[in-house]
Amino acid sequence: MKYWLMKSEPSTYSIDDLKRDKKTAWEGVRNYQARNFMRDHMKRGDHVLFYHSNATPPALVGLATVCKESYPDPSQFDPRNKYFDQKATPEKPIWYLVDICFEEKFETPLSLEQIKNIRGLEKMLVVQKGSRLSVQPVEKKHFEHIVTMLSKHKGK
DNA sequence: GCCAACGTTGGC
DNA sequence: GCCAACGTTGGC
Repeated sequence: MKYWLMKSEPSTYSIDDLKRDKKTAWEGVRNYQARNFMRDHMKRGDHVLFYHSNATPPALVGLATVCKESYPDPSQFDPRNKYFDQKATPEKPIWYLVDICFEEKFETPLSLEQIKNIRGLEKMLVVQKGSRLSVQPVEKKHFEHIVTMLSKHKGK
C-alpha cells in the first residue's frame, strides 16, 4: 500500500467536484515525473491526499483512493482538448493517468502554513520550496499523522 | 551534450 | 500580479 498527494486548483477541479462525481480521471498531467508515478507506481487501493493549489489558502482538503490503475490519458489524442499532444498516438501514447475515487472531505482543511509548522510534517515534499510536482509520493508516517489529525475515519 | 530562452507552477 | 524555481525546447 502506497500513499500519494495530488494537487488540483479548486477553480479547475475541487474536492467538492470529486465528492459530487465520486470518481474522476486525473486528466492533463504533462510532467514526466508525475506521469511515471501514475503509470508505474500507483496501485488500486493506494491512498491519496487531495491538495488545493493556487487556493486561499493552499491546503490538504480531503482523501481519495486510486480506483483504476494507469491507462492512456484520452485528452492527449483530442485536437480540441487543451491537453492535446501532437506527438501522441493511440499506438504510442505518451501520457497516462489513473482514476481516483472520493473518500472524504476534511471538515477542516490543513493549510500549507500549518503543515510547515507541525513537527513531524515539515519534511513532506509538498512544503519543500520549489516542489511543483502535482503527483507526489507521501510517506506512510506522514499520511497517518494527517489522517489521525483530520479524518473522521481515524487510524484505518 | 550544453545552455539560453521560454513556458509553467504555485506561493505570496 | 509578481516572481522564484523548475522543466522543456531547440540551436549549436
